[in-house]
Amino acid sequence: MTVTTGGARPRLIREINEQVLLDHIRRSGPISRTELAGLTGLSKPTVSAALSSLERAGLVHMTGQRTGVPGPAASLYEVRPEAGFVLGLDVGREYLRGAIADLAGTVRSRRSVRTKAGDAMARIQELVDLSGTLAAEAGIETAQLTQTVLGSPGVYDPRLDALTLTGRLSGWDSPATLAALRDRFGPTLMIENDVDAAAIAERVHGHGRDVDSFAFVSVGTGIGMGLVLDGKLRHGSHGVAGEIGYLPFTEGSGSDQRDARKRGGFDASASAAAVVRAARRAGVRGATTAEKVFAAAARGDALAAAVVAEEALLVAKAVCTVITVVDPDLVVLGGGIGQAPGFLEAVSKQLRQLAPVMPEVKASVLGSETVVAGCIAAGLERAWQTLVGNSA
Amino acid sequence: MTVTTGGARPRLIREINEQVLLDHIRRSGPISRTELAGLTGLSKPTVSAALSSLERAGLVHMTGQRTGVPGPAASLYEVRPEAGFVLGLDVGREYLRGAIADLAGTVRSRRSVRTKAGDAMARIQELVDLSGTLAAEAGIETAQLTQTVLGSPGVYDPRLDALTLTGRLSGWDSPATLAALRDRFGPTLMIENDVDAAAIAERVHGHGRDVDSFAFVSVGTGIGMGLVLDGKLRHGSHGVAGEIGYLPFTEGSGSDQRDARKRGGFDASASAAAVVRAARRAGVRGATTAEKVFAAAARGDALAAAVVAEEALLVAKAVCTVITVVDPDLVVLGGGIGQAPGFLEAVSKQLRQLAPVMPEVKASVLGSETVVAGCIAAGLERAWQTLVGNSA
DNA sequence: ATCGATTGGAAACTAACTTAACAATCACCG
DNA sequence: CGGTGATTGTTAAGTTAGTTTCCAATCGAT
Repeated sequence: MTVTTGGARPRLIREINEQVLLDHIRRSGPISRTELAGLTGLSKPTVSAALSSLERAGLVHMTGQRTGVPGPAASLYEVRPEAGFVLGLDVGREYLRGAIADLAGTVRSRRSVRTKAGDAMARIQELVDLSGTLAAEAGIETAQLTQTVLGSPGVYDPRLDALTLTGRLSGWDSPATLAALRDRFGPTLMIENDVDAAAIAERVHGHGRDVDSFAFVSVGTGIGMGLVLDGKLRHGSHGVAGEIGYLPFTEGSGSDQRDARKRGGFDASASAAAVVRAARRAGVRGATTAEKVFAAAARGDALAAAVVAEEALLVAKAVCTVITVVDPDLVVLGGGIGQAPGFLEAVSKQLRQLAPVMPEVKASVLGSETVVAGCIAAGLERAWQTLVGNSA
Repeated sequence: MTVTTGGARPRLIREINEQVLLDHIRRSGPISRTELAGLTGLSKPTVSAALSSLERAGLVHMTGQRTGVPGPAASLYEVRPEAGFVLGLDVGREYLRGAIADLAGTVRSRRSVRTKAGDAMARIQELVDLSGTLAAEAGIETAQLTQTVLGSPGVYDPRLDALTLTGRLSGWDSPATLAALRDRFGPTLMIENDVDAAAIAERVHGHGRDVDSFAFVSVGTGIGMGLVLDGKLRHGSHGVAGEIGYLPFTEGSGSDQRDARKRGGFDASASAAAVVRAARRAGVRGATTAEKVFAAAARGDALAAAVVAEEALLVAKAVCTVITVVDPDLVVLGGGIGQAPGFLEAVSKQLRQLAPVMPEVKASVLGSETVVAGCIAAGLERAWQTLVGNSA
């Protein structure tokens, strides 16, 4: 399966160079022609030519002069923020969150609302309303959105063109939902698994910045993983890469058979609900939420601490599984349980007993806006690709 | 982690085109300039120019004329087989196997010997002897070897520059072994995990030919996996990607605690030795080898059948694990147990109960020469890269 | 006020590909 | 058995891109 594309024509070289220049401009902010020439190794005339081509296409613009050094003031170029806008949406069970960013990555509006929707169609309407509000606050028309990315539970299967395994979001897996989303948000809509979106955020803003491959393991209400291999998010052939809720672990004391069928064995054994079940079975008092169980353990409740230790062992087994299969540079723990104080250490300790090698293991430092941030990041990447492709 | 290379110069385009042409020539065998122009979309003069460049570099040559159609006889070009030679070696506990192939992929010599070596150094000497014999039979000097690939148990960790987890091959993990191998085989030596090599063979010659991503799961004396994602073998950050022997499964009835520590929990539960242990515990008569247990099950021995069913469940769990983590297009079962009659069906049946999606699952059809074939294939790929890189 | 560094662009040259035209060749057919 | 048409590969001219070299204009510093 080696890539045997057609041959390369001179045109290709221009496209590559414009892409490379754009990448540098995005990363370095306002930058002069001469600096770009130095960074890329291209000659000044070439940089100038490519830059005017990009300027004609509306992707960059001159933004000022830099003086202070001998010689003429250098013209500084930067990405033209208004060249496009990206909408990121995060649909959860309780909250809808969203943000609009310009192509420079600056967030123009951000908003988070509690959902009241009972069914999928109502939820979609709420998303549409949220988008409208966000666009108004950002001062743009929805038609100006170059890319819309929806972070959602469940996976998008490219073979079946369907959303599946949407778990706790009732009615969300249904051809009608997908059709309605496409209808309302247009052809620029991209659907990304919510945990995958969080992994992208982690790659751009979090611990994943300086490694090539890492696994973002989210443990909370549900369990999932986003896998970045060689800098690229892996979706898998059916979109289920990272759905570690379906790991065939059934030994957890909190396991529930009905859950196991629907959301996978590991999810049933280790999600927040399973922690509560296990705590009750162990006789922990006031075990109404996973948070309280963790708090009790932190206070010194031995029964609760045992439940937490058991949970850490389960998560360590999952992480060990990931290591033996893909061996990432780094594992990032996220989600309500994954980011709980002390949990990282508990998991690391267990993991050292299990895994053939120890990767770096860190807890995520990103918060509730992670999924939206990841959607924005994914949208920006895609938007830049399409814009450069079209302009060239 | 976006790739921000330097800019592209005209030179690049030439390199790309020569690489593309070479790929087509390798795949299609003797082929004319005009056909190449059609396949690549390049113009005839360009193809001619690139071809003479490749010919000057000694990588291709004219091999004949094709006539029978109107017009002048078309000159056919093919890869010059003598442009380089690749040595593939497979070091196992009982056998050493090896082969030498020319750059066209034709095997010039092949040989397999029983090893008598007691320690690592003796084993290396046997490998050197085998290489000498193979070179003599192929009619070349060992100095003509462009690439040597050694398929070996254990993993090569690029960070530590060390061989580790060599399992059943005593003394093989030791800096001295690696140093001696490098000394004897020179700088062109590449070390590849044996199961990874088998996966490469599967990609080139077996079921992996027409998919982008697949997992080759080998179950036999030991347990391992080779993972091909987007056409590329994944080694992992520490080289342990695919070491599914270390999956944290401990429920198997054949599990042995000492084994679990050394070779991983899953290996201790599901390797051939574990099958024998489980069969004995179950009271199967004459259970001296895994093969006999499988044969007894095939004959209708209910106790043996139960052991086989348990083994199938364990393997199905491992495969399910792989699916939830990377979601490949295809899973290929290999190894003595993996390729046993009926085992594929047993695993598939269990897997349908566990996995969130079903990939294709097939049994390998390759035989004992698989690892050597994979080494040759890996070496050919590498050799072509270096040759093209140097010539350009 | 001059000097030296720096910027950006213009001119000339090189590398590669494309199109178009052409000479040479060969099967086929009347 | 010679003409016809298809096919091959080369040559020539033109296009796209990038590089090197040189130069005028500018600005801080001495």
